[in-house]
Amino acid sequence: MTRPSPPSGSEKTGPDAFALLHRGVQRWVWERRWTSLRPIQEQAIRPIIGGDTDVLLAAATAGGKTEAVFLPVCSVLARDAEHGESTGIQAVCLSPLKALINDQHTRLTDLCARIGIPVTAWHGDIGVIQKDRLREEPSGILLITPESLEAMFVTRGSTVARLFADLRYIVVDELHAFLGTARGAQLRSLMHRLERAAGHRAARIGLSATLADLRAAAEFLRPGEGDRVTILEDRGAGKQLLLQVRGYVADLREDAEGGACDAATGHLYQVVRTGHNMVFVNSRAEAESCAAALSEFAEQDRIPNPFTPHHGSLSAELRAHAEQRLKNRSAPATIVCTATLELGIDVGWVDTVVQLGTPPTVAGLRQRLGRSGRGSAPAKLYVYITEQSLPETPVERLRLDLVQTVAMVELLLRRWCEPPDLETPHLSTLVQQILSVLAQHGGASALRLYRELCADGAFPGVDEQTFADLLRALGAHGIVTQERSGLLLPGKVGETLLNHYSFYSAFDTVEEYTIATVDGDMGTMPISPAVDTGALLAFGGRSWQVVEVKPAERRVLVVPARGEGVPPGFAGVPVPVSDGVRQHMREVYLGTDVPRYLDEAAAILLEEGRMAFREIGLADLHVHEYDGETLLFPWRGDRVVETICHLLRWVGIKAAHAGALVTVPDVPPERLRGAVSRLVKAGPPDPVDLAGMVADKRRHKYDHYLGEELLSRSYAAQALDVPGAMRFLEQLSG
DNA sequence: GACCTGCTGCGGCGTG
Repeated sequence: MTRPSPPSGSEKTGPDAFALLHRGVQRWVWERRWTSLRPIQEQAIRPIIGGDTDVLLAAATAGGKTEAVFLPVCSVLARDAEHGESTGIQAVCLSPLKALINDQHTRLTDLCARIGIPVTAWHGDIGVIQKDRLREEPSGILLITPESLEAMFVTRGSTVARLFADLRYIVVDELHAFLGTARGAQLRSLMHRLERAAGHRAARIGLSATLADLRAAAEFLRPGEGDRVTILEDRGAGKQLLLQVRGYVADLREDAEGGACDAATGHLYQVVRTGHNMVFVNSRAEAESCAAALSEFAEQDRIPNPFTPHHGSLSAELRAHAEQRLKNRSAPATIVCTATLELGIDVGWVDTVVQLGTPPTVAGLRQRLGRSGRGSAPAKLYVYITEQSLPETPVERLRLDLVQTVAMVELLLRRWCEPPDLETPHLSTLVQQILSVLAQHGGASALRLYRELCADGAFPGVDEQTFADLLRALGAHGIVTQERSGLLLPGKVGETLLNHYSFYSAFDTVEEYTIATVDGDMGTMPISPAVDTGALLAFGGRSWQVVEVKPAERRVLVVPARGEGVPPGFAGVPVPVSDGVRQHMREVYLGTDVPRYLDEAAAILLEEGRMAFREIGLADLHVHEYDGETLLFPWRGDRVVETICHLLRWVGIKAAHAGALVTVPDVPPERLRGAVSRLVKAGPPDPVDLAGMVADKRRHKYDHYLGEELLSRSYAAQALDVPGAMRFLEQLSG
């Protein structure tokens, strides 16, 4: 047998990067019959094998990132094993999804078995036998969720130092999914605590989708030293994109009778009835109703139904089944999904990606688009936007959804995406981490807590004074208690929190009913709004009748039914629209060119929106009176719009946030201008004072233990943008 | 209108 020649090197890395890999790893590559490594895989070898720098690796989904990291990591581990140097877990890979851990475990097992490195998958669905095995003989690679690692610190804190004594690498998969979130703050703290327990630094390696600001992501990966992180980016070969935004009109007013989406659905059905496709929708209810509507078309056509819904309230089994149908190439399959399938769960390439309605974020749209375009085939994306027929109000005439979509597509084409908020300290998550460290060590002094959590940068921006205030608030709520010696311990309430498994996650969820059939559980639905016996539900792509509601057991029993069901009333909070998108919307209104990717109807809608924009006079003014209300158009992100509302309430004006605009009832523009002028003259209130006026400031899991003062400070930092709001109000008054 | 993610230890019961 002739071996393929080793993959050749690029100029950047030198010809011998491949030669640095362990021969067992090289052999594995040859056996795969890879003719060459991808550029990013080759570039990653030297810095990762060196082990003395952190690395951020950015490439599109399925860009070979996993191998880019683990070929060199495994090479180092294999060499250690040969020299008999390892006595613990040497690489931890933190991943946001159990499904990703399972995927990765399968992919790594073969390579690692070849070179004798154990790989352990560890999350809530993994049995205790595998976990015990690793605890007894810690070595190799550990694939784990942040929550499971948190549990390890809490329940077996005294063993952590031994398990990770030889830690060399901390890998974070899908790093972008953590940026600017509570879970991200937890992850960062866990990385820091791992290194402290090990007694030395580990090389941190982040895997990410291509992002607008990789330096910011690097700073997240290694706080305070982001500029020393090695950044490797594979922007792809500039894959060709076939894109169409399609416009539709329908009566969307609340009392209107459907018929609306039928025209769009009819076209959609023709696009996705064959092949393998993904239809992204913006809510779980829509995933159900859209899958049902498409299925009805299939039934009329007498073809096997290729449509399956996929969202976070469906059971893991139903979701896995839907993913399997999409992966299976022998029959057409189209999945109708929410953001569940944005991350890198392996479903293979799809022919066409569809976005139904305005995309929630540009970053998400890019991720969704990345699912399409097998090999050298172009990526194909359809966006469907439905606007109000016979528009009357300014909001309807402005065609805001279509214009927002155009703005977002333009920004996508310019490679822009929403910057995550990485500056604001997450006090709710700090509460969790304080309790976790106390459990880990069996108590700690305030100084030790501060050093372990804040001083070295896992919670940048929390100064000693703030930390002391926080500890006092936690003492007042029974979260922590202090002994005479000064030693801090979990308090009564803190113990209760620690003793329940829900403690391990940094994010909060509400209690739900389980939807149960005789064949097993299908998923979950909210307890409120209440559901009655006899109701017809649309769930998992089928209709069901509720036969019994058992509130005590939190279960709803259903049986298959005929007829059209209604999706459960899923609750949710809106995804905020960022500043960049709203500012660009204004540019789109002011522009005159009609993008070629708009179909005829969408082009007409854009023209109508621009005409309304001019007629209302929004090119120069940001204020308009309609039907007894004064409307403000800041063209700024939701955070600024919300702050404008708070500032107006501050001076006694009732203002409401309605999407892109602020509505002020019963105050004519002139009076509003007068009030705004006085506010501008007097100067803005302190953001913390302004936050103090807000009724419900709780946004995160442990916010209600912060106390009023810290909660206001936290809210002011996270939810308000007073300078941004003042800039608009100054414009308005001047 | 309105996403997503995660989870331990132990007691009780049935079976071989």
